Amino acid sequence: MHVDMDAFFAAIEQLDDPSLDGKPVIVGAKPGGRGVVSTCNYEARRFGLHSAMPISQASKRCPHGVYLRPRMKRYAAVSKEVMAALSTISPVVEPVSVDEAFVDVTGLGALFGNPPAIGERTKKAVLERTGLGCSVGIGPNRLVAKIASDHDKPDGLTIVNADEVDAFLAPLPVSTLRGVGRVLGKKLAAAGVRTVADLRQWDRRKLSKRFGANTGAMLHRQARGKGSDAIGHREGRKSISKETTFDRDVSDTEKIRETLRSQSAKVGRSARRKGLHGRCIQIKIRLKGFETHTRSRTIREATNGDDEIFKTGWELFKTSGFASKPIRLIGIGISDWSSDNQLELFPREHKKIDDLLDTRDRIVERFGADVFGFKHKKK
DNA sequence: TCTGGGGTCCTTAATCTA
DNA sequence: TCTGTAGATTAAGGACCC
Repeated sequence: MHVDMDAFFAAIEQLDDPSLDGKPVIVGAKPGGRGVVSTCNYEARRFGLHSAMPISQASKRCPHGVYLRPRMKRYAAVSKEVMAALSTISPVVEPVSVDEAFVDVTGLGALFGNPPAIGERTKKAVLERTGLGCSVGIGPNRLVAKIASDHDKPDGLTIVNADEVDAFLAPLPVSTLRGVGRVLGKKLAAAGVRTVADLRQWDRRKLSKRFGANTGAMLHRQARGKGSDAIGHREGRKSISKETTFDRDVSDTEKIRETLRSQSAKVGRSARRKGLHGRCIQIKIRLKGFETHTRSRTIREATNGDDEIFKTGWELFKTSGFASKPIRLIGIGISDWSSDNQLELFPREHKKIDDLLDTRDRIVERFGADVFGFKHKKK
């Protein structure tokens, strides 16, 4: 089962301020500035607004809307409540982002009834706990469940049984599939592929030849509704970064330096809080016309210190060849965690291993190494 | 025309190295 | 010891997702 909150950020703002009821609510960049719509409610969507639309366009189409900056901490707190509500349905909940999650409901029939009953129960649990609506999709695997939850928004519930998968997917545009965005969508259109049914006409070899081996295999699998049904833990994050788009392009090098310094401090603090030390420092530079470049360096000793992150980033910027141009965006990030920290990425597993080793030691202490049937060597 | 911020993953090319 | 190469690693760019 895939659960997707409806207009999550905007819905929370309406929850917290009932006077917004019935008005178009847009969460995102400041109107008049540079930025995009993050989320808007359905009243705003009636004016053609949607996520990722430039805020300048949005405020033209919907000048009387209520424009709010995101309050991520609040959304994260509500997200926790949503996940807690889902945990009352099944112990196996895998959050995908702040506003969606996969839930393993395999074998829950005896407890809750058929899939529609499970879906209704889930929606009720979320609504009662948070006051928010969501859309739910249930299918034989993650791919189908995710597409199903998106099929009837908002407040939808779509069940796709295994024998219905082909018919369900066939009429959908290929852009519904994961990994098919603007670029691949255009290539597919050029090949005459608009719907999943069109895609299904192509065999794997033909797809691989035209779109590359990986992309071809991916398209072939998805067109047939095949996907993983494993739901569980996600690995820790692989990078931490901060970036800033200036209201107007910046030529003052000192201002770039200051920005990089404060970003480095934020990245460092975030890494330290998670106990991570990274070896690769990367900066991102965006110029006029959205021209974007990155520079990265792998350092000898993993770090999470503000100064070292900044120092490396500033070096990269100065030697980038773009330092004298007007800068639209500057950003810095860290990745490539040192292996010591790999264990910290999996705290539960780490603890389990430690517990097992402790248990083994106690057994050996009491009964001698021979109980294991082999000569015990010191850990 | 205008395009945020936080991410992940893939591709390619150049080097390094077992 | 020399040589050729498969496989890592590093770096840069880009597509895509929420």
